[in-house]
Amino acid sequence: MDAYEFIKEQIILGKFEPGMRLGEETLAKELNLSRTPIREAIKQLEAEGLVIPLKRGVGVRSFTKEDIRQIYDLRTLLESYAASQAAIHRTEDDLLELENANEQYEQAINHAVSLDMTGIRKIVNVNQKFHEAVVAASNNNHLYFHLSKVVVIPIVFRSFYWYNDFQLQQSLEVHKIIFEAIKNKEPERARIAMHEHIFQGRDNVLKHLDDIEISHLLKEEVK
Amino acid sequence: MDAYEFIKEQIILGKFEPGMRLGEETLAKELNLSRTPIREAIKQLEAEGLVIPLKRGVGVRSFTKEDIRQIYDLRTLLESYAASQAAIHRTEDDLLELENANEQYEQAINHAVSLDMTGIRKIVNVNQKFHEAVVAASNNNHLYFHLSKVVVIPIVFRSFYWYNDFQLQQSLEVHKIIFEAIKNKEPERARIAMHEHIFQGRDNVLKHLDDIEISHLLKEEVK
DNA sequence: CTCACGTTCATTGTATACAATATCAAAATC
DNA sequence: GATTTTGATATTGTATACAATGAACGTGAG
Repeated sequence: MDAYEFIKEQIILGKFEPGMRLGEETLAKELNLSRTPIREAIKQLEAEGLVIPLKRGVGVRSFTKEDIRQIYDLRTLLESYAASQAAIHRTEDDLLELENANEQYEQAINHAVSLDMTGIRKIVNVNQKFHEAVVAASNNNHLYFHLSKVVVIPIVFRSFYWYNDFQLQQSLEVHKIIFEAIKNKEPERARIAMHEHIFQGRDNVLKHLDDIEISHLLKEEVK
Repeated sequence: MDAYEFIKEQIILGKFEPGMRLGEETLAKELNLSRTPIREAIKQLEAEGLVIPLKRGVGVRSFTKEDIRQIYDLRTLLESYAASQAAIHRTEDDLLELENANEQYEQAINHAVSLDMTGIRKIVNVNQKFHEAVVAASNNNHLYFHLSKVVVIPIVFRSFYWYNDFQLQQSLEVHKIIFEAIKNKEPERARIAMHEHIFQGRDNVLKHLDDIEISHLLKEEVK
């Protein structure tokens, strides 16, 4: 398995926790590789900002609430722009991709009522598929390139744990609205709908981070 | 010297031309290093999109006119947002940085009337310093991080060759307007001024790329 | 008990050797 | 003459060995 993909996945899934040191020798043994390819993988992850210098080597970057806010604001800016551009430049093929992604999203939501690990992963994947399809339809490859590095943070993955059934249904509805706006070539409507959509995700995540903080404080008090 | 910095600089300055293959052994000899650190540098540059796979290894990425358009559009979006945020969040220290950058810009423009290589480099540096100061004042580190990877392309450096004295003076005036808007906490004015400013840069670059294209076509005809 | 210093040791940084393979070119086939 | 095959060669991919260095810990002085 590719070292870069592996380490990245472990970080996103939270298996490698924030602040955890990534020793080259340890990773090399775990992946049955020498240190050379490990070092190259780490250099890439460092360029993406997923790991940062720690002690002499690197460790998994931890994101503060302020980081999350900034990242979501950036994502809002980029994706709402992508949506408006998509409404201008979209082809028929783009529309098929978007519709397909939403159908899969609908299935994933209704199928995975239990919201277990595999169900969540499925939802995360097809949700991502829709958002990627919007960016792909925007006709700006560089936007796609940069956005792919903005979105991939552990917290985005985990955020779907915190969605209830109603919120998932609602998010599907917004996806459909965005799709319609792109289909009907209404850039402003697409932009605003996407803007609102991501802001809702942002608020949800930030609210739950507050809850976690509070529950941690309560635990401290018990001690 | 650090391999990453060296290769990056060569690409930005145009010493390593687009499409040129970057052989590990060659670079290693040139920098008196082994292949190991060279490979790591290349992996980083690849993650940033400055080099792309070519044959078995990598080569300097070449940017089409469409790429340039997309990159400038992205930069416009991000920097005009940065300007509006800067007008909200700027501190007194930020204002000092901005003012200082503009003073240096003014000096560089008036000093380097000849527009030789060192004069251009000076102008590029202080111009960048102003734009970075705006982003720094926006209070969004992630914006700063991503923007630093959007802007650094060879063409941006070269674009200053194509500015005449009047255009340089004009660009200084716009910098001052942006500064005033940020100082007076007028987000919308800052946003629009920055938007227009970068769009002018964009049009300038694209126009000159057309000229180059035409002159190349003429050369072909002569042959 | 606290802090400064120095030694030890784990870990990264770099070089080199070897293995794997894509590229290029020449020869063979159609 | 065009196309495919095949082999030589240059170049990357990986492993390993050694050098450099900084973090951790113990020791001793204040």
